[in-house]
Amino acid sequence: MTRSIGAIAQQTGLPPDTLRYYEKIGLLRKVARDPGGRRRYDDADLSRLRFIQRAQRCNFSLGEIRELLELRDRPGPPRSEAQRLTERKLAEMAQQLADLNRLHGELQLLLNLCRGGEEGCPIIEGFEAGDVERPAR
Amino acid sequence: MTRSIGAIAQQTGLPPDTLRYYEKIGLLRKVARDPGGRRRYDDADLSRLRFIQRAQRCNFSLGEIRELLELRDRPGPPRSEAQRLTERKLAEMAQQLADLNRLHGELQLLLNLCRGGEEGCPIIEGFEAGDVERPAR
DNA sequence: TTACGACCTGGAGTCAGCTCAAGGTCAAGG
DNA sequence: CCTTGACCTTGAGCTGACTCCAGGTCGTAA
Repeated sequence: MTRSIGAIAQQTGLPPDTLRYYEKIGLLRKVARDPGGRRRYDDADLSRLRFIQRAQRCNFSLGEIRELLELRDRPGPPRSEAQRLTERKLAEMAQQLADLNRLHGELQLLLNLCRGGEEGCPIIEGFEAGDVERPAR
Repeated sequence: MTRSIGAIAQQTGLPPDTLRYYEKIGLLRKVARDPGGRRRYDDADLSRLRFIQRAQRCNFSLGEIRELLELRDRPGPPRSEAQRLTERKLAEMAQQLADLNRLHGELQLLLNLCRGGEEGCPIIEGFEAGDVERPAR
């Protein structure tokens, strides 16, 4: 059973333009066509799209997702490669979390000072004075 | 005391192109020129640039920083506006933190499964099966 | 037959935040 | 006088992930 681009757009929530875009950049390799040249998506395509959507929700970029899809396509257990990618992504996210956490704390501090009354504006002054530290980057 | 664009680039770590860019988009309003037309940065410019850099490290976009700078420029305590901006940013960051945390947990789970031996690849399969949840977004 | 809606293509535009390239000017040093 | 190096301007290019547009085609229905 195959579906038109419109039907797939409905099912996935991805606009037709995005579906064509995914195909163009090779995430979806050549989708089958009907005699009139319109795209017909089969179950494998749908499954691939679902995969893309889930991986994207886990903060993988389209480039990384392409790598994962290649692993998925290759026969045999891809295991270690996928692990490597995931470990890298986890490390990245841990770093982001740490940075974000620290910044959040600093900003919260500034805001609390600000609410504490007194003169001036600790937020503005904080950025002027430099008591806000730089990230590890 | 004023400095050339090269000197300011040294002091701030921002490349000359970026300094000219900041001026172009109005973060730095017209920088003074010498008789030959070259930019001369004064202490106020430097302080402004430091402000920009610190706010940027706190995840404010250049657009938001422009708002903060306008507040800073206006006489009188800007307080409540800066508070509002900061509260919004804090809320945004809290949301990002929550999302990132959840994703990190899910990915870690997948990776642990993966290291546990057995058949197949839980990472790949996780994205296929859909046990990874969607963000609140 | 004609209209309509869904689809097709290629290519351009969007956002942020730079970054670079080409071609011109200017001041100081040898 | 000539070269070098820092600077100037305008305008284009980059990344990622779309998003939109114009103009053309296809299939079905009235």
